[in-house]
Amino acid sequence: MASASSIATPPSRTNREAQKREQIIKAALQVFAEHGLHGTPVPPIADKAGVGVGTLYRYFDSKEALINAAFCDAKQRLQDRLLTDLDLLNPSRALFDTLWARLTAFARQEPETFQFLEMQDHHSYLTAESRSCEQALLIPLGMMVIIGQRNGLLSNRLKPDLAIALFWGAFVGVFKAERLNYLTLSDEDLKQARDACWLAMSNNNSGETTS
Amino acid sequence: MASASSIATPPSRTNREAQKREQIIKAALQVFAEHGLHGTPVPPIADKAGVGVGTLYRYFDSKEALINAAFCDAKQRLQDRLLTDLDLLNPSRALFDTLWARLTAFARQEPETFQFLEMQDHHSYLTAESRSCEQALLIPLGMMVIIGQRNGLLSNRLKPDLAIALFWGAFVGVFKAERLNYLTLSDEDLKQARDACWLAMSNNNSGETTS
DNA sequence: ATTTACGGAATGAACATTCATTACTCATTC
DNA sequence: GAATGAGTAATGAATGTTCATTCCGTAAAT
Repeated sequence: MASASSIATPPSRTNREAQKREQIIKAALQVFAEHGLHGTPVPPIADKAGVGVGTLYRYFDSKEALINAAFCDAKQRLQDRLLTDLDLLNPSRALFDTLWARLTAFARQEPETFQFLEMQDHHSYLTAESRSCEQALLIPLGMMVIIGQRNGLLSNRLKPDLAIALFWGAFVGVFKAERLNYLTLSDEDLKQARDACWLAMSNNNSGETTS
Repeated sequence: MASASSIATPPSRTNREAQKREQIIKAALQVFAEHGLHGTPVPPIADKAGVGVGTLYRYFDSKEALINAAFCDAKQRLQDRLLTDLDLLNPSRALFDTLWARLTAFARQEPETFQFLEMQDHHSYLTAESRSCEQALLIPLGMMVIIGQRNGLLSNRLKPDLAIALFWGAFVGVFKAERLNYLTLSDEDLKQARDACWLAMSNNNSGETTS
């Protein structure tokens, strides 16, 4: 058998290509996250990926295509990490905690990816196909909320999309604050934030406001 | 007495200049909000402001200086609208509601300003002075939270900076979702969101998690 | 030996900024 | 109150720079 480094991938041509593609996407993600989409020239991306500019353009038709590829790749990775082996059809407090823990792990382990996904300036670049990547994550989450509301676990006062926006916004806000040094987050802080988010959405039996 | 249009401002030279400055800042804000900071060339800003490019450069040393001016101006306006005549030293549910209502009004009436302030790519451009504009809003809010916690009105489990980040993030998330068409917000929705945020931060007497 | 991949200098377009010119303002003069 | 012109503001074509993309000489793969 061959050396350890080649066990998994006897590098067929297409395989090596796919590998280099990922290399470039990964580099792009990091530089984009740091300098913004319009703000980063292509050459630094090629540098960081360890390839020439010409090579980069062999793998991606344009900067715009690269942005779209990076976006879908990132969204996909986030989706996988959040939803894999998760029983969305049986919402519970424990499920919520798992979701939070996974989200936290993602934001901690791939901060650039997380930041990249939350950047504003995507939407002028994204193709319709890329934009549909969003849905792949949003729909399952929405289902989870709806079921949770039916079960009486979550408050049914918030409409599902609104509940998700609140929750997601709060999470992003907390990590954005840490990134900008308004804040440092201990594990304890993250637990408190998680519980606060739960309180916002859960069916704590306080009376309806009848105003 | 002169005609009505000149009652308030007998346009002295300096006054007219200040007026034009504001014109440019306002235009810049709008174009920046739409296309991002790196993404907008200077000429379109001048166009929208109704001045020549050269003129713009008479009022601002550089694009960067214009960005900083626009940022401080926007932050200032937000701060004024949120805090004017607000008795921060006596937190209450009513005060929270007022704050939410003002924030909502701001996001509705000046959506570009709101969006501009939440854009990510500022921080590479901002001077130390501009960055300190943030503080002017954050410090009073922080005080309010601290007092609210002392009073037993707000949960003292969240540290103040974290509470603000959660609340602000949630608010931004909700309006971002609306802007990106994931959502439409009725007045009723906004009330629900407000109540949910309050639940997250308020001192609802649920037992401490002792895990 | 031929095809395919690579790299980075070369190209043209778009940009931020400047500057020579034109248009205005207004105190002064008649 | 009209005319003047010196000083000031406004302008947008011109400038140098930076960028996205291309292309060709070289290296690797088959």
